[in-house]
Amino acid sequence: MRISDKHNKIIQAAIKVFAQKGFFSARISDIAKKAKVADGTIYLYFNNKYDILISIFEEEIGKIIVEVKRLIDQEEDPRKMLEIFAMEHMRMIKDRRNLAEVLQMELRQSNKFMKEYRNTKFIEYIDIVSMIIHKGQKMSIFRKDVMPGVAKRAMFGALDETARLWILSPDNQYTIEEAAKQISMIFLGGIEQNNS
Amino acid sequence: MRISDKHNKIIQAAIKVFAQKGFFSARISDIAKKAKVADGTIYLYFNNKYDILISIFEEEIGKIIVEVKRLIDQEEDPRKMLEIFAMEHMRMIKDRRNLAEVLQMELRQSNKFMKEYRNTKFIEYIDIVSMIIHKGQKMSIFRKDVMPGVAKRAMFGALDETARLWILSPDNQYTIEEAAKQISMIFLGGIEQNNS
Amino acid sequence: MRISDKHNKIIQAAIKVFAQKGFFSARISDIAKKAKVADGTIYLYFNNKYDILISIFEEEIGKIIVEVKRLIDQEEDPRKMLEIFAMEHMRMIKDRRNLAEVLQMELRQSNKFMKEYRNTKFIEYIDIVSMIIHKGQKMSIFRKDVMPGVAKRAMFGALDETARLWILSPDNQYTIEEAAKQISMIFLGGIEQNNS
Amino acid sequence: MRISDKHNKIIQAAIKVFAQKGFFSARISDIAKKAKVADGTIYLYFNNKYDILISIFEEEIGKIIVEVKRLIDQEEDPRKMLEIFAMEHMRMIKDRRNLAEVLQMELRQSNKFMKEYRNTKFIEYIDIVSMIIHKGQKMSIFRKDVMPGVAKRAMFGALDETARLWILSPDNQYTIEEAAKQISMIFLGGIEQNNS
DNA sequence: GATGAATGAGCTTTCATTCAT
DNA sequence: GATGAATGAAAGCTCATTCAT
Repeated sequence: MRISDKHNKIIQAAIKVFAQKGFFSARISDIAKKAKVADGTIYLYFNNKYDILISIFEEEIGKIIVEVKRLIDQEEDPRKMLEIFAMEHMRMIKDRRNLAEVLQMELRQSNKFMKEYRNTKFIEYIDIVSMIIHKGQKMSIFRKDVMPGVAKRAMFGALDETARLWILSPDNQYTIEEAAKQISMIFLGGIEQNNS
Repeated sequence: MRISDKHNKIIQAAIKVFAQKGFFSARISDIAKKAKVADGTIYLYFNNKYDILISIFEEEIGKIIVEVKRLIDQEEDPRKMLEIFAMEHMRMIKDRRNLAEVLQMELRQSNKFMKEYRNTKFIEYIDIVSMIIHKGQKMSIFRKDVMPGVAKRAMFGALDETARLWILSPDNQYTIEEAAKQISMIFLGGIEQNNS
Repeated sequence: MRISDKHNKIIQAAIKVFAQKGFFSARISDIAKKAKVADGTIYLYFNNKYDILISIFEEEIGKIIVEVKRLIDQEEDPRKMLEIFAMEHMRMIKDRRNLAEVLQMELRQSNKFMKEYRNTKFIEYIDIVSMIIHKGQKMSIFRKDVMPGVAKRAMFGALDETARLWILSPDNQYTIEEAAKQISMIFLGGIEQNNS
Repeated sequence: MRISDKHNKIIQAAIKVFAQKGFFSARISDIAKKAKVADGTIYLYFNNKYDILISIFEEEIGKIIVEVKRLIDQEEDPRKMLEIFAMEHMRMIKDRRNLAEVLQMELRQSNKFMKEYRNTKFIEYIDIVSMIIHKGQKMSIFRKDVMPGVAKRAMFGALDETARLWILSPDNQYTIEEAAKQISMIFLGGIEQNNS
């Protein structure tokens, strides 16, 4: 048995339930039912309800980081890298909609009830962007007066907010891939060195 | 006594408590204590806990919209208008930090427990951006291939996420005004018509 | 102003509200609204919610007793007297339906939450029946082996339960006057001296 | 453990508490304490407080109906059957005093807060009387002009009210069995065919 | 006397967590 | 390891009663 079959079954069930009801309104018994285990069993794998949420952050974002980094590392051009990041982020949201909802929602909540929890995985994820920008600046492709610390957040925020609203009303006039392209286009236009 | 002193006292207390604990963890008695009224008094002015949250959205965002629109209407140049929007949004967050936290957090939560509630005020607010972009496109200042519906969300998301993280770690290397400038610079660079 | 206009207005409003909702579910504010006075005004005339109920018993039953006694005293024949009692009881219930509902319901409830309250008015009322029977026994019209203490309760119970169900489903196959006749017929048949 | 020990323990505790305090004044915690379970446990077996009351009606009256019918079915003579009904009703009240109090009280209350609840069990119970009378009329033992629908209610009301007052003041001058005899004597005298 | 806004005690119900089996 | 019945703390909300105006 891998890291335990049940551990994963519970995580996957929790993602669905949290996405549907939100963390606070989700009941342990909902998760247990969806995971087809007894309520008590959950406490053999997690300390408490919060612990499930944190585990979702840690483990699932971890997998995404690895995948995104792998794709980006195959590129040399920072412009392409930024495009890939945008596209992959959006695709992930499309493919793993429930997970995306949990991350988006609870990311904002979490710091309220888990003051102590520093979301290092999330930081690691958006730092991919600042590294790309940094690299572009070194290569004199991106403007030097762009602050990578601001730009990474702006980029992530732009993608995430667009995705959030796309999720809420899926009857949209644009596909999520189009949105990704638009956003990377705007950002690249804004940060590229003007060599004229 | 103005049109209900108490109504406003409760709203202001709720903003503080929601900001500190989050909506779900906030107790009515916390709000009552902070507003210096009895628990029951709250129910003379609001139907229930959710109603307080919704009132915060409606009333407080309403005031901000009016103010931002007033400032923007004094300008003619869409570029300046976008700069003003970015700066005012950030200043509002700086000045009304607690309110900003509530809006940011619960904006993401709300659709989970208030499915029926359509946040028209919020839509009205970000539509300010799409109107600016539309205007700039008409005046051939902004690129025609930028989709206003995507750009408004991207712009808002960029500002909001940057602000969110600035709030969380106020020991930042940049001021919030600098962040506002960076973001409007990037966006303007990305959407301006290239007349070369 | 008589025993106070307001006192009576509140009593009449309370009868309606108690009849509709029952004592516990009735709110003071309901009564105040129906009586067109302020909530606080009620406490100028009554000590508390229970006190209103007790006052209904005392005052309203008091009036009925006086009336029933007056009618009965015009008769000499105990058989007729019993018939009058049955008919008047039923007519009262028909005419003062709300009052009847309150008396019936709360009579059974009251001893639970007002242990100390001895419902002397009610006792006085049903003692009318035992006095009639006693009189009939003295006149050798009614059987001597009938216990007046049992018969009075049986008679009252028979009338009251029949009336209660008649109120609940007014689409009955008999009028309340027919029911009164049936019951006095049965009782008279059962207690009359057999002179054969 | 039989088909849920706890379900029955809670019912029995609730009968005692409702009898003592009345439905509205009874607190869930009172019932829980008397049943020696936690407050929350009650909600594993019942949906809410009303549901406990309804269950008492359904289950406990159900048992009584079965027993009374069994005894009556052993008789042929409608006169005897009526006597048995009266006696058994009174004995039940004596033996299960708390249950009797709950049934009597809440029977009158219930229609106020549970409009939707049709007390079919109770109807079934008093219909035993109308069936007896009907049978007696067919056999030309009882008078044809007696309306079974009125007589059943009158009979039940007479028994129930006499029992109610007997419960309230147990220092009575008659036993409950004597009362039963008196009442069946009066009724039989009143409804028997006069063959003289 | 009259008002009705304000009070705060009190109670039903929920649900994360435990633990005997 | 797995179960799920049982626990009991916790909190939203109601409403009888008070009292400043």
